Amino acid sequence: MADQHELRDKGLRLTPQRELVLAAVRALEHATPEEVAERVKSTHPGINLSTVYRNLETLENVGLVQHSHLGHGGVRYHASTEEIHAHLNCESCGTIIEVPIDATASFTQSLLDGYGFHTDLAHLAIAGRCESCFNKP
Amino acid sequence: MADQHELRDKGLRLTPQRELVLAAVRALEHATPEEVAERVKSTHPGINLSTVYRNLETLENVGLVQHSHLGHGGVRYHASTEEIHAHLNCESCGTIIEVPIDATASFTQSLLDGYGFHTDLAHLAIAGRCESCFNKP
DNA sequence: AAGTAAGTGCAAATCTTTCGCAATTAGTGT
DNA sequence: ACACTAATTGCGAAAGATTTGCACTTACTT
Ligand SMILES: [Mn+2]
Ligand SMILES: [Mn+2]
Ligand SMILES: [Zn+2]
Ligand SMILES: [Zn+2]
Repeated sequence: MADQHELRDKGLRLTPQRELVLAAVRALEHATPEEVAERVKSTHPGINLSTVYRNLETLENVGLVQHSHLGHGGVRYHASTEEIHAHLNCESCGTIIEVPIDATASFTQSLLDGYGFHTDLAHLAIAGRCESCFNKP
Repeated sequence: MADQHELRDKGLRLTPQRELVLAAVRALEHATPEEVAERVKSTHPGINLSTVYRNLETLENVGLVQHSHLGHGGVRYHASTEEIHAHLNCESCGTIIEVPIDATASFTQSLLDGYGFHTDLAHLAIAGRCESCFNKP
């Protein structure tokens, strides 16, 4: 069972496209499918955008990558190996601040206590204003 | 200055379409543009979807409605008169739990203290699992 | 080495939101 | 009541993002 490659271990075929998509997600952090495709093309120019989409979905199904929504809804992918973190997204300048999940623990605990809700703060960003944007017109 | 109608008070022309869009947002709560259009059509079948989009934007510009992102990023509109609240969105069953903003105050304060970030919890939903979905396969 | 199902490329289809433009209409002033 | 002007609307087309059908290719199995 324990194969020799992480993709095969998950029951997936090992294709150059798939490996490159996974590598790109890992290298880029918070990348859109478009950005992943762009990156893969530097090594494998022929890759098709739909292949990127399909592989992102496949990799997410086996738990190697995850998506989240920053800004106003666009999808972005990151590797599952990254530390879990929440995203603070400034609505003025677009800056993303990463917040370790520990810093959110008491909040998520209060949602559990108050509403029985098991929070996944990684999936959607938290909107607002960064310090410098807040101190402007 | 103080006109006789809330739309005119905001400097907007009073059209049947605009009134109906505002009424639909108020009636529906968390409605997509598509759902707003659907509702308006029951009274005003001829309304065009682009008119709905344009009016939602206009109404948002003058502060009568606001949008937020529930689920996986889709836009939804609600009336500004509703109490400000955060949304907990169950990723399994789609349920939306509304949380009064007071219940989130200590969390947003901690983001301000720790990151200088002025949080707007109403804009994006918080993802997770509701109690009953959590207690399932 | 051959067979099979998974994966890929390509083009077309969807879906959602935006845009240009000519026709209509609300608000203003006679 | 009538005319004027700019805002608003309807419509069709465009744009951007993601999905799909299908024939061809390729990774893995035997
Ligand atoms: Mn938004
Ligand atoms: Mn999502
Ligand atoms: Zn900012
Ligand atoms: Zn649920």
